[in-house]
Amino acid sequence: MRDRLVFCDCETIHDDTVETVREKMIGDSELYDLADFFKVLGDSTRAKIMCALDVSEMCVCDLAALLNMTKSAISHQLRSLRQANLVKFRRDGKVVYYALSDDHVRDIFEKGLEHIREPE
Amino acid sequence: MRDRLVFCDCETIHDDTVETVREKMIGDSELYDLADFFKVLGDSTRAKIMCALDVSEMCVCDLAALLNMTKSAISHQLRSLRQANLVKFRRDGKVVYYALSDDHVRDIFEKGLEHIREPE
DNA sequence: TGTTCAATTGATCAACTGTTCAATCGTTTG
DNA sequence: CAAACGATTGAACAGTTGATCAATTGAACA
Repeated sequence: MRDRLVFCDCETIHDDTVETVREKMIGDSELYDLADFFKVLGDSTRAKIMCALDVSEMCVCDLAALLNMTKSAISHQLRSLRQANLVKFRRDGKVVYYALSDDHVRDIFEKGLEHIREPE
Repeated sequence: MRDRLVFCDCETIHDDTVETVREKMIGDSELYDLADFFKVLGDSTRAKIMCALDVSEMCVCDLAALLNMTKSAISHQLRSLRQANLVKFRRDGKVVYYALSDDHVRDIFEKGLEHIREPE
C-alpha cells in the first residue's frame, strides 16, 4: 500500500486508518500555531494574569501586587500574552493598562474548567 | 488600606481594583490545575495526537507511523495525556488502542482554532 | 531640561521538558 | 514454556523556559 516508515517497526499498522486520519487531520502549520496558543495559557503565572484581567482591566503594578511578583516578571509574561494576541493595552500617562483582547479566551477557560472539574 | 507588598515598589497601585480582583478570581489550586491542563495541549506532538484521535481510535504503532516518531516517544506523550484524563485506552491482545476520553477537548480545540484563525 | 517613576528589555542561570536508547513488561502463539 | 512483538518505562542529554537583576525607555512634571 505505502512504504512503512523507518520510525515504526511494527507489523500491525492499520494503513487505512493512518491514511484516513492523515487526510482528515488539520494541517501541520495550523497545529503548531494551536499548540503554541495553548502553551501560552499553560503557565500558571500567565493563567493567573488572564484570569485577573477577566475580572478587571489592570496596570502592571496592580498585577505585580496581586500576584506577589516583580513588575519585570509580570512584564515579561505580558509580552508573551501580547504576542499571542490574548491581551490589549492602553497607556495613560506613565501607567499601562492591560485587558483581555477578546472573548474566545473566556470560553476556552470555561471549557478547561469544565474538564478539570469533571468527576474523575 | 493594606500593606504594600515587597515585590512592587509602585505608588500607583489601585488597591480597590486589586482587592476586587483578588475576591472574584478563581482559587489558586484550580488555577494551577487549569494551567497544567493547557500545558498538556501546548506541545505539538501531543496536540497532533489529540487531533488524530479526534478522527479515529488508533494504536501506538499507528500514531508512530502517522507522526514519523518512535513508539517510545509516542508512548511517553500518551502517558501525559492519560494522566490529564484526555485519552482512554483499551487493550486488544498485544495492541493498545487509544481514543479521546470526552468531548470537552473537541470544544476547546474548536475555540482555540477560532482564536488563531481570527484575522489579526 | 533634569528628575521621577512605571514599564520594558536583555543577559544570565537554574529548573524543566521532550526525545532517544536500552531494558523490561504483558499478551499471544508456536 | 519460550519466542515474538507491541507497548511501557527509566536514565541521560540537549534544548527550552521563567524569574531575577541591571540597565534603559518613555511620559509627566517641577
